[in-house]
Amino acid sequence: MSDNIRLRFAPSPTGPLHIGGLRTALYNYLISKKSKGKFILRIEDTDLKRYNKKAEKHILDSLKWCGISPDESPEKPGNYGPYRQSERKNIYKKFIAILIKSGNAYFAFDKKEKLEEKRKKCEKNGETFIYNWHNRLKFNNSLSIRNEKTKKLTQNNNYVVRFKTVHSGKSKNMITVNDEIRGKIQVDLNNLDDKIICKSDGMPTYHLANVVDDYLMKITHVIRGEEWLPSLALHCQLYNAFGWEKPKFAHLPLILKPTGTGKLSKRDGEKYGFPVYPIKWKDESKKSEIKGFKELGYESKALINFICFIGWNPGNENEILSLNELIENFSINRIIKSGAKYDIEKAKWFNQSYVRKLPNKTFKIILENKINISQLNSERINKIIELLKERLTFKNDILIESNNILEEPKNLDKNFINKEWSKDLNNVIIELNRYIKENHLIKPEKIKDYYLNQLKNNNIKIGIGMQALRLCIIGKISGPDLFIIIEILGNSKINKRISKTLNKIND
RNA sequence: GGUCCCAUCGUCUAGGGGUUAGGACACAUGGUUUUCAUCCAUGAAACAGGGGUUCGAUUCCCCUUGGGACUACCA
Repeated sequence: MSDNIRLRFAPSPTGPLHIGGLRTALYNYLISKKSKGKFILRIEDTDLKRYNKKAEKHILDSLKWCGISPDESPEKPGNYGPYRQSERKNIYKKFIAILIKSGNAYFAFDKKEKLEEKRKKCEKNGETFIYNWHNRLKFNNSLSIRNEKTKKLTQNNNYVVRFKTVHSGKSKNMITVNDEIRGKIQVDLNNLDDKIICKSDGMPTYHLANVVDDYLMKITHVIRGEEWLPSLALHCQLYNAFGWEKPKFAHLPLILKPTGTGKLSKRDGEKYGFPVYPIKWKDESKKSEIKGFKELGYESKALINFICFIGWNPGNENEILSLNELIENFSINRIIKSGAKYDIEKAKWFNQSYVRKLPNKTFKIILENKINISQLNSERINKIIELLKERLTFKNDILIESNNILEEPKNLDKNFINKEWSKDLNNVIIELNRYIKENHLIKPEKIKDYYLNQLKNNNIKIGIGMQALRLCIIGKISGPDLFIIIEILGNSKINKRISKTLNKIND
């Protein structure tokens, strides 16, 4: 039976995939994999005007980077294709005709502009504009106009098809729809619009295409964003009109702005400087490229772990879970109902945990690509990596950290020099430099012993002495273990650096 | 305006008729380290308000308030 479990992610390629969409995809993926079912990617490109070719690629590439691979998709068709709605136009036509024939839908001829005017007028008067049973006969449509005239009008191909909501004649017509996360929801059918299901360009709207495809593709669970909850009743009515069994529905809580109120928008990322896309996005209309999690150095595994926990948790105190562990632990009934604010700090924390688990080889490749480390043998490279690994939030930070060590200091901490530098201190360092030069094969441990001893003899605080020496070698008074740095750089380099720094200070 | 959804520390959340309301991030303090980071320990920090139901409510119900979504020939 579990073979029959089928879930889909059905994005609209009008813009880049953001983390909200990614989370929807992830949850669908997780449930399908947990029940050993199938995960389908369907491209909902029924809006010809807003279609963006780059967006579809962005969605595909993002999912790929995150390791969420569909079992069926436009690229990998299964038995239920095509998987792009623009290629399914004729299928929808057939089902729209069925609804018209059964009296569940009708042709409507009023121009969009005219209806908009009416809507505005109603709003002005504080009224609610609905196009449904209570006023549909007042508009131009195949219910209000005689048959011959209707035929003529439809021949012009200048019509839309509207779904005819049922009207019981009672003042209220309550039905119950079910959401797996929220439970039973009561809706008054009398308030439902006669929604357009077929546009004048012949393309279906989301509502129709979505329902038809979910049925045809044998989708068992519809997991989507909360913004779809208000149209759930309509979708249920469509299933009823066709006489189809409904899938299970779950509407995910929204991801909200980190500060203030409102749902997270694509602009927030630019405004606050945090990523909202998995991978970079460059729109033709905009010159600048927006960096994604990938470009900012996040691990895809960390991203997945992070977004999975916005709105879900396993019920125990484990937080670091691999994709396989998420599959194992995931369940629909532990999804949260309320919206969650997006907190990038937590994402950084997740990333840090994943960066630590990265093998040294990964860092070695980063270093090899960006800086010249040919003069270092692999043992030394490994030492650098081990030294710096636990200090990193992002794996690419190792470049900055290692540059601080490998490159001669450019700027010296002036504040420290002005405050703490003394003649005695100066002399002790000169003395140390000579000692290293004379014993150029000496081990860092011995250098440490010698230096600490000298500090003691000259009544210089160890802390100050260490900071001073560090300043001579890397220009800063804080950083990783100094004597490991000495070991990595080698005594002759240390000699050079100390001399140079002393010259600068004493100039 | 109408319809629907939601409400526990600053943030993500656990819990659920009787709990010292638990954890994580962030924050603060202390310890470790020569320093920073790490690591360890500790601390501060929450049941939106008002009514019910009940012996007892943060938990169940109602109202208020607040937040959100939808209200397109967009999805």
